[in-house]
Amino acid sequence: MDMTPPLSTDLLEAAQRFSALGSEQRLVVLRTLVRAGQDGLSLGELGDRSGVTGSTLTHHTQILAQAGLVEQTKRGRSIITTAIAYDNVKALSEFLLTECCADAVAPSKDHDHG
Amino acid sequence: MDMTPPLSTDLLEAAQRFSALGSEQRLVVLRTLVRAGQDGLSLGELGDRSGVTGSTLTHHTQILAQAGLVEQTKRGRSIITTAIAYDNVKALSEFLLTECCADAVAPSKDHDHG
DNA sequence: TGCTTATTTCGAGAGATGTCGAAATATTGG
DNA sequence: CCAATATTTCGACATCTCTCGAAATAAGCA
Repeated sequence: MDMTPPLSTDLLEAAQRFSALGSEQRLVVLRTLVRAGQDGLSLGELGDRSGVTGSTLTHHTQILAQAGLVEQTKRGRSIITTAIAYDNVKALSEFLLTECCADAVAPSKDHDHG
Repeated sequence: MDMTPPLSTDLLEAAQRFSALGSEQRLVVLRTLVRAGQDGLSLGELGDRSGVTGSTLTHHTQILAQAGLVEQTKRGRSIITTAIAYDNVKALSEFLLTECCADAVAPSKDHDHG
């Protein structure tokens, strides 16, 4: 019996990205960044606006950055974080939606898969 | 300018939902269910197809159900789990997208960048 | 009733995550 | 170099999550 799950890089990547979004704090941070738009915010500003500060903020922004949801640029003494969530979040939802009903009895077109 | 951390039920709910998607195993399970379509699958079938079984599968499906991503119905001795992710995942991405740039100035304004 | 199947609950251990404070690093300016 | 600012690294702790196996519950059937 094939116990090997059909784990793919896509799947792992998607899970990591969803996981990055799966924290209320990070959602607050990300939403603050999305609201701020393409100019982004320094960590100080971001902390003031979101209520998440210090090393905790660093931690969360790093997770968001790793997930490809924000971008970080150094500007002098400041780190500017910018949301780039727009496309990625959309792609994320499509990732699931495109799989829809592949194994089900198709309503108008049958799908061959053994 | 509201500096209050915008913690809301929506935000918590969204975080929980994203969090539910933030596991490779659950993504495999959910994708299997999405592929299966509206007929759903018993936990036994779901286990065979996804490779996630036993109490672990129960655990994960419960999390998905709690997040509103799947629905569970009892049918005789079996629990039929059905993906209802379509709308919710879409709403989830829109949740973030609709917040876009609310705090930002118009893009006509220039700024120093790199 | 008692047997079989299907799923859940319970208990436990390993590992990941969230949070904090203090020290460390990097940058700018005098 | 020294001081001030901005962010990160580190260490620690509590809490949550994942996973498993075994016992418990629920439904259908002889």
